[in-house]
Amino acid sequence: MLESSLKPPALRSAPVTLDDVARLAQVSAITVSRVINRPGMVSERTAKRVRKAIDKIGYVPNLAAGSLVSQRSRLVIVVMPSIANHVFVETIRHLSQALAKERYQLMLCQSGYSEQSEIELVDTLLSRRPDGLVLTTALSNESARQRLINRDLPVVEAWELKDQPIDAVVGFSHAAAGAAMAAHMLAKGYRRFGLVWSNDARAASRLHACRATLLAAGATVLETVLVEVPVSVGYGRSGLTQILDHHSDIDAVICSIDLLAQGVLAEAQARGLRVPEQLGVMGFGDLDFAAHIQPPLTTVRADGARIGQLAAQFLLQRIEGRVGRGELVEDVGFEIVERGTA
Amino acid sequence: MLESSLKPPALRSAPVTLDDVARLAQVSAITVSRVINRPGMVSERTAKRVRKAIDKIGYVPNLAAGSLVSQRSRLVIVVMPSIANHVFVETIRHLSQALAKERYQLMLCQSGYSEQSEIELVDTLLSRRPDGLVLTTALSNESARQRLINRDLPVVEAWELKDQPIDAVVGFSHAAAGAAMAAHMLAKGYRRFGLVWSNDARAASRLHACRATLLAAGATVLETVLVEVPVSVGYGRSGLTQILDHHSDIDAVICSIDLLAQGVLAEAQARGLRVPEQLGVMGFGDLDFAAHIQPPLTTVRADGARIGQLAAQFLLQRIEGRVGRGELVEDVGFEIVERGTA
DNA sequence: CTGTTAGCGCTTTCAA
DNA sequence: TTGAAAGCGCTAACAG
Repeated sequence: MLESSLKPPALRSAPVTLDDVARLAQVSAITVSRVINRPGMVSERTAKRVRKAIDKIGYVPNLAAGSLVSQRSRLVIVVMPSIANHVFVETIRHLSQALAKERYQLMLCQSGYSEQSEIELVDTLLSRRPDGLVLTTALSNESARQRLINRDLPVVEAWELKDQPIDAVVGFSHAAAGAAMAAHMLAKGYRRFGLVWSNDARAASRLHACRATLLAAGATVLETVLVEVPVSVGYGRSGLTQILDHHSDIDAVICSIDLLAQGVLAEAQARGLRVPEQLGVMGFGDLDFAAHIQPPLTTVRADGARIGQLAAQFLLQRIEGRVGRGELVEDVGFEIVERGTA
Repeated sequence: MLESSLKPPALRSAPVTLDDVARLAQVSAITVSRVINRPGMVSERTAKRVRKAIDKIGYVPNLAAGSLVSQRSRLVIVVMPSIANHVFVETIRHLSQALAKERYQLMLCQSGYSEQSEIELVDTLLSRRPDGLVLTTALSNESARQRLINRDLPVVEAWELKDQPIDAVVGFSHAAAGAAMAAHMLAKGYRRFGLVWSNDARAASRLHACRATLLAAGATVLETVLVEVPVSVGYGRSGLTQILDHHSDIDAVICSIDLLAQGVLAEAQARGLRVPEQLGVMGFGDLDFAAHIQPPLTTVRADGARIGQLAAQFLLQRIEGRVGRGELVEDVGFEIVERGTA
């Protein structure tokens, strides 16, 4: 029996169950369950005895079993492109704190590195039977979206307002943001633009509106460099290099994200270009460092904390059935933060 | 019946089960299960019929039910202080990819913002019955550690080598890293130090070794500024300000992390201090921007990708029972990256 | 290759 | 305030 020398995972350890606690405390299983989940329903005397038993044998509830019968997992899954994506940090933080208060647990998933299709992703998520979903990354596949709608699962799409939301939405118009970026640069007098942009769907909405606004005002877009996600500072540097190789006469660079702007600034500095006089630079996101680099970065800020709080609030309302699907929509707006680079 | 007008979450939608698929495909439930989990065991003809039925009614397995009976959740929980902590990005990415290949799903948890105790945190994690745990943040509470050991749950502690690991470990000695940082600065001729440091346990190991090495060499540590986590660039700026207020004669600042060093650099630049001549600066982590700021930052690099790959490998070996608890230890080391700031 | 039976650990429902 | 019975959706173990 060679096989039996391999300890199968199932036998890892003698699992302590609710029944073990019940036996020890001399009550029925359901009473133990109530001590844990509805403390008010049990007399203090019994409850104390049960708690003592729980501590003594180190019982930890099995949520898989509980979810199976109660049809509530107390699990909320959050999908983000990658944890490297700093704009979502405050959103996730507030979301997580607000949900924890209501005893929901967050499961963070990165969608960006996986090769699976959106449908596979959605199925993977659904297989855990979450009570709700927060998507910080848009689902482009229609049948993936439909799968969520069919289940009537509470979903909050965060960071971007959409015309046909799956369910609740909290964010702002990326097209409006892109247009506002262009308008700011135009107002500052820049006319000959290079664009360094992340190659992802949401950034694309900003890009199109930004370009359109620039062109409509009679300005020129000499080159648009698309860089792969996840982006890094290095891409910003090489982006500017590439643009200058072809067009030494640009007077401004607009970037899809502050990280790229930081790279552009570094390269400009290395080449001795004066910012903002010879070259205007604008980013997006108002990341932590933006105010501290030299010159401080002109950028766009959205209130990530508020998005997180509202996302939590919306999700709870939907989970508790207080509002119907698609009834919750909030535009949190954004603001241009003018600093030293444009 | 006012209550009944509130749609209870349980009735959200008619859930499709394995039995529904079985009925439609005219096979038994277990055959459907096998098509999904052990495709090799079913004839292609039957499998095809089953797959068609699955697609037709949009069946998604309920992992809670499966886990309950199989005692395997195919879930790995990763604990990190906060997703803002950039040093872990590559580790999580590689971990996630390697585990996904073996059909394990990652659940990312942030420990840093929660007010719950370590014991509560561990219980929360255990209640999901993960097949394994990856801790990028050290558990200081002994009974929290003991709880994991008692269950014989596969655990990998990542990013720091420990004397008494819970189970497997992959990382490097933070004390050695701290000492190496000090040694580098001493070799560069700096003697009067200010330290700007994150107030967390792991950084503390580096701090103690760094200070000890500095002092042993006869150098002076004029001030140590401890800043709260999560750290930001701004703390680096105010840290340098605070040190200079008391000690205008420092000649170097060592930071617990590149973000703080970036702030120190920004403040030094604002004050017209020449780096590295008048002020040497050293960071830790070799974050994305480190090579691109001006002057490029001298720092310490650990191979986060390798840590992630090894963590995945170790975890899988432990889950499959191929090795026992505590048998897997790997020191991945670190390296000093000398650039322009010291 | 396919099916039958039993039961994972818990909470719902109903009754006392 | 407590308990008994039933069963959530699935897979292990065995049988055919």
